[in-house]
Amino acid sequence: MPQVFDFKHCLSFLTRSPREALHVCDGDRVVKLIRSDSGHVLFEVSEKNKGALHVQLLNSTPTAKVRASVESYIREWFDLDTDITPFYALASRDRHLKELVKKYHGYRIVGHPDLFESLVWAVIGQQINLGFAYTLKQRFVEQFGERLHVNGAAYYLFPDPVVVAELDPEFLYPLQFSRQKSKYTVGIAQAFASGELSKEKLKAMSLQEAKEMLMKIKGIGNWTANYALMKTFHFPDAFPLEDAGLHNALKQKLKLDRKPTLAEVMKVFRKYKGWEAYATLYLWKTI
DNA sequence: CGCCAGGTTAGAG
DNA sequence: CTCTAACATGGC
Repeated sequence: MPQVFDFKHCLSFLTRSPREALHVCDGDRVVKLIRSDSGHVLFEVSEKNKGALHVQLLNSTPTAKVRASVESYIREWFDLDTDITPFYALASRDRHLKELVKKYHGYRIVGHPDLFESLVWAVIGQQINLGFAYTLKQRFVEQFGERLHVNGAAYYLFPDPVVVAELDPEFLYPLQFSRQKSKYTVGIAQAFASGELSKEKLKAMSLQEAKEMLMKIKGIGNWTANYALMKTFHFPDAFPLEDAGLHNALKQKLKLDRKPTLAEVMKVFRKYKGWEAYATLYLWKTI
């Protein structure tokens, strides 16, 4: 466990929507279903002592192999392998972020280890409010994702791209996906199904290369690509420059009576070169 | 009712 | 290259 980690801040992010379909928060714990080489694994994460996570497997024999895959999932999920102290050094000298990093000390990128999920979630969230985005995701997951019942509760996996690739985009209209989003979602799934796109491929690339590869796909622009690179690969310099939430946070921080221009956004971010993703993450906390 | 939401694309100028 | 309409719908 890294020195600088606060589970409670991450948990509070995980509970931000009552319509979240991909994990269940219950007080101080979160329960999640994942796919592993040894089948579906349902696990619970809580905090034992401050900074020490406690993991319990709920549906499978805790073999060494299963334990290892759950641990590696959690390390990715909470971005535990990134040393964020250089970011804090920059932020503590910046009047705009100084208080934020103090208040949310130990908060990390709560990511999406599943790249397909990351991209589709970003597409769903384009140009609509977050509440409605969660409604769309819930419908999509409940209709097309695998489900596991344990002790009367239902847990879902994010839909498999192989399944989604076979859908006619029209099947998504009843979920209230726009025509554009329906087409993009199926198109992204097809890129995975055909092997054109995969997490392994992007993992080997630089930020710039990965971004270019993603942006060749219809529906993935600069914002979506950076969002996914931040959430799935934890590129600390991924920067969703066009993000409306970020703009609103800066409007408040800079005491503007309008949204900042892109130039003004970039000016604030000049001092966070290499840490744009974390600066964005903390600014999102203000809205 | 009007405007903005964790934007992107195609098409026009 | 830059500018704009269209996209669907919820929340304030």
